[in-house]
Amino acid sequence: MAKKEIVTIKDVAREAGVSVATASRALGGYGYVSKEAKSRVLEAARKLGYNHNLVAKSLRTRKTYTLGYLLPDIANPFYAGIARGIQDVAFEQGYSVIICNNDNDITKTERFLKMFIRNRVEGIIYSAPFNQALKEMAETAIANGIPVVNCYGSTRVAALDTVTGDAEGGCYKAVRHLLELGHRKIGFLKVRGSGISKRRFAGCKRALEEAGVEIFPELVVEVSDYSQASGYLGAKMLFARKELPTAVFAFSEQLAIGVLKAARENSISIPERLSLIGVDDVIGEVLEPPLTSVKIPTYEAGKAAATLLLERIEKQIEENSREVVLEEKLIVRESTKAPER
Amino acid sequence: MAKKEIVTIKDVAREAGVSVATASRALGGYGYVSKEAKSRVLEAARKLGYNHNLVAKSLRTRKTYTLGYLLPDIANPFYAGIARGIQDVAFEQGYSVIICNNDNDITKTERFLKMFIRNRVEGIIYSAPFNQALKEMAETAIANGIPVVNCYGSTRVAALDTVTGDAEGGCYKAVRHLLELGHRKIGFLKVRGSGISKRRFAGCKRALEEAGVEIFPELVVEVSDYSQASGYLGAKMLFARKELPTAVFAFSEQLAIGVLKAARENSISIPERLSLIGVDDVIGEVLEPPLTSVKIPTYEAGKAAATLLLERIEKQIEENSREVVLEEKLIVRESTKAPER
DNA sequence: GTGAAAGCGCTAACAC
DNA sequence: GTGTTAGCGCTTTCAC
Repeated sequence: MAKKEIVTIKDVAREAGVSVATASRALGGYGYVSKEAKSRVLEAARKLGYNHNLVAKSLRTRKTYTLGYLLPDIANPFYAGIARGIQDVAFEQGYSVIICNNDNDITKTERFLKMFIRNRVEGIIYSAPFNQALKEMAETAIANGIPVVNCYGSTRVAALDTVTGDAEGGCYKAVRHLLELGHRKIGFLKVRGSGISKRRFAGCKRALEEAGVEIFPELVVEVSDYSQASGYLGAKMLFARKELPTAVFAFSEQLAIGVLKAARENSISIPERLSLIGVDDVIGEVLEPPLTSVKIPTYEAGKAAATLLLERIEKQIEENSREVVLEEKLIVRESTKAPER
Repeated sequence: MAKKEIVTIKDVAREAGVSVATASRALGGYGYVSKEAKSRVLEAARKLGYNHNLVAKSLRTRKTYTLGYLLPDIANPFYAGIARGIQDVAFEQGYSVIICNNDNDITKTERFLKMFIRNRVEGIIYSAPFNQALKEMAETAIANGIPVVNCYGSTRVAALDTVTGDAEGGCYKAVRHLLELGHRKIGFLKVRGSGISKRRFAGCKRALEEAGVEIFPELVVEVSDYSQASGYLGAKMLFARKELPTAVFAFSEQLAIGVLKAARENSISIPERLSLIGVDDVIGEVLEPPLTSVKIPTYEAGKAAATLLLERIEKQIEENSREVVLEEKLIVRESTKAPER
């Protein structure tokens, strides 16, 4: 792997018999260059195997065409979907993106922020839940002139451009669906201290109240996080109540999978004896039964976030903090049906 | 967002009352600097809010500490697992990684390669299936002195460092398991033209031959890709045979899910009337029934690939092409049981 | 130990 | 339209 001599713009210029300035203009495709000179330069570049050095260009122009994306874990399909959306619009506009998994850890968050700044990323998107380092990160970035966009991440940070879903509306639809099927005793699995869980529940309440249907406080259980294990635990608690609900609405897909497992263990068949709805809809389709759920449009969210960010970078945006709210659709599958009587 | 003045090493030097050379040495932590000068510099940097400019540093040192990772789609959990592994070891050693989704598309592959080279990534990992552009990409990169590592990607390219799983061994175990349960008529779902599919089948054959069990050619169906749809199709074909197999081994999880669906439609209960084994094991656990499968250690593969690559970058490696073969374990769950008689 | 100065590869005034 | 030249911010001889 003998590193062959790197050919620079100088070499190209010499080969083409022009100055570096002309070569630069020809290669960059701007400024005044005669057709003739341009084609000679391009030909020379091809011949020598020239590769534009973006490091040098960045240093000179102060544009790195690089974005940073901070998320908890790329192996989580929810975030991977967002990442894909971000990358697609970024690449389309000539930007590359550096993805960092913070595992919701403070130290990592700090380290990655520092890395972002040192690498001179031109903007940052985050999808992480709140922690102190995240907040400081956003503030530091802004202070350094690097715009930050929040995409389905914690809202407990500075006023930023934000992309979220209409959690309230999505859940409203889900409960309406249950109501229309005839359910009157609905259990809920929400997450303690989660802002989005709160908004989801608000949507549920609205649907219930509109229909004049009672909320059973003992059927509303709060768990500590959105994991499968928590769903399992929550379901077990629910199943221990005097009276079983006829439907359960779990505020994440993992929670719903936990419910599924618990139900199987207790021989509670879904949807016959219990209807079940989840949120996210990453693998809902392949579950058994296929899960009715509120779909979070992760890919679209990523696209929206990147669009917001690139606008900030390339244009002068006057508004202080913009917000994109994406519709969350209800996907009806086989885990919900009318309750037995 | 008034971009505040960027503080450079010059500012730090002035503030600390030393030359830029000394400041650079102090900040970089190498060369001779007196303790006293060093602490003054560090203090000045802190005070001014100095951020090391890696773009400038890269230009000067020709080290960008950046890696490129080319995969079909980050939203596919299989690749996301690899990506996570790569990132973890990369970040640990101070490298960041740019991830590009080629969707197995030639144009995109070319574009991303060009981007990699222009950004002066120091190494490339790919997990993509073969296409002509990929092959050229690898060759061009190598020619430019950029090492390339193949991680569960096409082997039909130049002799490179490679990470794969012991596909043969994993499948051997799977078939042994079936055999031990008492299965004698086993169906296979493999993919036409896939090198890895061939290796998988070789492992199956070995187990069968060792046990002196016949292979039924009409129960070996070849489909066009690893998708769910193909699994569904393949299963339908299998179910149309004169005699049903008592077990099916599908060479991907998506294929297995397709089989699951087809079986459900035909009221063939799994595992009672048909045992099923898949490969990958990304969501196998939450399927119904939980899927017995050959687990591909994606995270470990990513780590191994990054390790191989960083060794190439940082050390002098004499060997031409190294290979890491990861063990593929069989995870026994509930989709397999003894055949009814 | 420290500083002066050259230069990484490129762009962008500015002069011609 | 084209060339000269001065940096972008940093590291790194080399002399002191």
